[in-house]
Amino acid sequence: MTVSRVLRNRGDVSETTRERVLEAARSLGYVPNKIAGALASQRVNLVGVIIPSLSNMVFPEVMTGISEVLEDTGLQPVVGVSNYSHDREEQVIYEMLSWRPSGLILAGVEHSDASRAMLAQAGVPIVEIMDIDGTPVDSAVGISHRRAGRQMAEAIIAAGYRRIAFLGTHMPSQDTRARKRLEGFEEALSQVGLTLVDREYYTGGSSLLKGREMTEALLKRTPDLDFLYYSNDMIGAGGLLWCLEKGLDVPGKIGLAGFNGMELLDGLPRKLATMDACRLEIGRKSAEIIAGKRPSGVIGGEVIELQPTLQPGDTIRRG
Amino acid sequence: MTVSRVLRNRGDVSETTRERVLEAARSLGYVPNKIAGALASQRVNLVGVIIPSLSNMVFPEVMTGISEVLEDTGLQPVVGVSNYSHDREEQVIYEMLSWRPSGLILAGVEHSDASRAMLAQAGVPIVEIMDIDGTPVDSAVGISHRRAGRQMAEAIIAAGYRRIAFLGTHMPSQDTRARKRLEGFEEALSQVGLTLVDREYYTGGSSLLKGREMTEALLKRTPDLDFLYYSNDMIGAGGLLWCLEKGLDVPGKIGLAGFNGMELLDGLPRKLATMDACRLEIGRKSAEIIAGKRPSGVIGGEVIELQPTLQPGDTIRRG
DNA sequence: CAGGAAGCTGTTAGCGCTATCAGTATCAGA
DNA sequence: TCTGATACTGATAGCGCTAACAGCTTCCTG
Repeated sequence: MTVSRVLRNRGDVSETTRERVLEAARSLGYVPNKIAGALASQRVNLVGVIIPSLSNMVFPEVMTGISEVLEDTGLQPVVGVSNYSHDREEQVIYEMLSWRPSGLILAGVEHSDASRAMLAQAGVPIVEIMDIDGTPVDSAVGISHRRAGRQMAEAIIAAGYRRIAFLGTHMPSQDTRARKRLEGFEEALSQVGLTLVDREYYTGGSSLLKGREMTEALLKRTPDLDFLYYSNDMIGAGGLLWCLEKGLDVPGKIGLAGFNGMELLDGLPRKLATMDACRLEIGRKSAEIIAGKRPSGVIGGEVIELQPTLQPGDTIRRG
Repeated sequence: MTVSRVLRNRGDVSETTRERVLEAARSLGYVPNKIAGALASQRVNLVGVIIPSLSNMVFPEVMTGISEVLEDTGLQPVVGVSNYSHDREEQVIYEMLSWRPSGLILAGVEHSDASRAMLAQAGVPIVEIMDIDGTPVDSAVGISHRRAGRQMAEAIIAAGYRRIAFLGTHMPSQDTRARKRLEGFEEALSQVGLTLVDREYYTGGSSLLKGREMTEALLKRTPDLDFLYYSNDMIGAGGLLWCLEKGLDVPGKIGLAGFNGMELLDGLPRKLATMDACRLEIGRKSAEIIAGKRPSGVIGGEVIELQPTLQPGDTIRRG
């Protein structure tokens, strides 16, 4: 018992005893068994984080925000990957909950019924992140992707572009957030009597090369476009490089825009218009909710909507 | 007891009982407590993976390889991040081992003494990845970064470049692998009587922008360089974009090379010379060792050296 | 000097599972 | 008929820790 107290820095132990215990632990290479500790104390210092993909570049930054805040709370993030599959997500949720974590952070507000049921039953804080267009199980931190899409469309229309095309992932059912952005985008177009002139879909991961190829294919098919709206910055950057190489007049003859506010864009020959997704802030706020550190003092059921800012860069005509 | 059997699919249970148990579990939203299960069975289906950073782009691909192999073994990867700090790494190792995982995969072969002691004591398979220039605690999978640096230098020398500079991270003590590459690189240079003409260091994360800035600063200071060796592809790509914009003759007047074989490079206007670090394969092989699925049948203490291949791209003069 | 607080150490009883073994029922084969 | 195998279910005893409390000593306060 005294050993337990020393190793957890809890309760009063005399200095001499503490020294002796630590020395013994060191010399034996003793590592306490957290499994037993967790079972006895009913406390687990882990926070599950479920994201669709590690390679997306979006999530590392969210993780950074989370780690930053959890750092001095004694909580540890544990990452699970769902590969954009609801079934896989369900399994990961089950797996994580069976370890009784102190909280769960997961991307998106769309889940299978079974997942929602498990989350609702879990009895620990649940934070759904990235997206707030929907009904969260408990808390949520994110932006409205629908609104983000609309806002971008309005900026594009205001700049005078009219023959607009969309380039994005082919699985609108899977990357729900990209789909919502597109919905908002088309909504805003139709309000001024416009529709998308063309669209180009792809499957698999996003890459510069993919962006180039899609752009080339699209412009070959429909040469008289004056704006290309990409579902993310990576393919947008590829498209931009392609346009510049072909000597197209950007943003005079043709404008471009992506989404995410990726650091990558800062190094490109010209800065792609984009919209920052507040990733760091989303990570921070979600961790605060789990750690019970919200300044508001609210516990559970909080929905925090962040406002993405439009970064017009050099690929949309200015006023 | 019968419930336990049903939920774990172990032992004989009559079909009717099984149905009843599953139905009850479903309707109660019951999620078994793995903590108790693990304590009782002394088995934990988790594999700890400790990497220096999530934003490095190198590690997501390693993770992909790991997940792929663990997929059908019932084992689950759990990610920890050390931020290139040995102290932090030590904490993460301690934390992970205290959960008694089925194995541990960690980047690099350099660790604090305390870390090495813990790993040696752990009693589970340990795989050190990425780097094999050193003495692993147990198994290791990776490439020789020293050799990789040497190989690149030889290719550069063979192409006739003589006034060579290095651009890389400022903390040679932290990113040990970059340092080893540089050591191998300089070794090969000195064998033909050359030394680095100049070098430029930076701190913080790698980005295209950083690559541009460093390249500009370096060439301003030492204009007559004919080769720039970057410690990674991201800053190399930034440098390449800068050189192309300035209208420099690449690879005629000046050559460039990076390291990693990043997908990003495929979309650039010109393809940067690089060396692929076998990341996917490293992930796969390390997971195989943990899962005990090595075709060799060897258990523990295996060192697998992979051979990185030089990809000359378009930024080294061809013979 | 009583009374109580504070400092320290130890005892006991679980936490929610699983390993192991015991027990019952059924059935084939000798 | 009995034997032994097979199918199934249940009882018991931990896994390695911590919460809660008990007990002792010391020290302070009035």
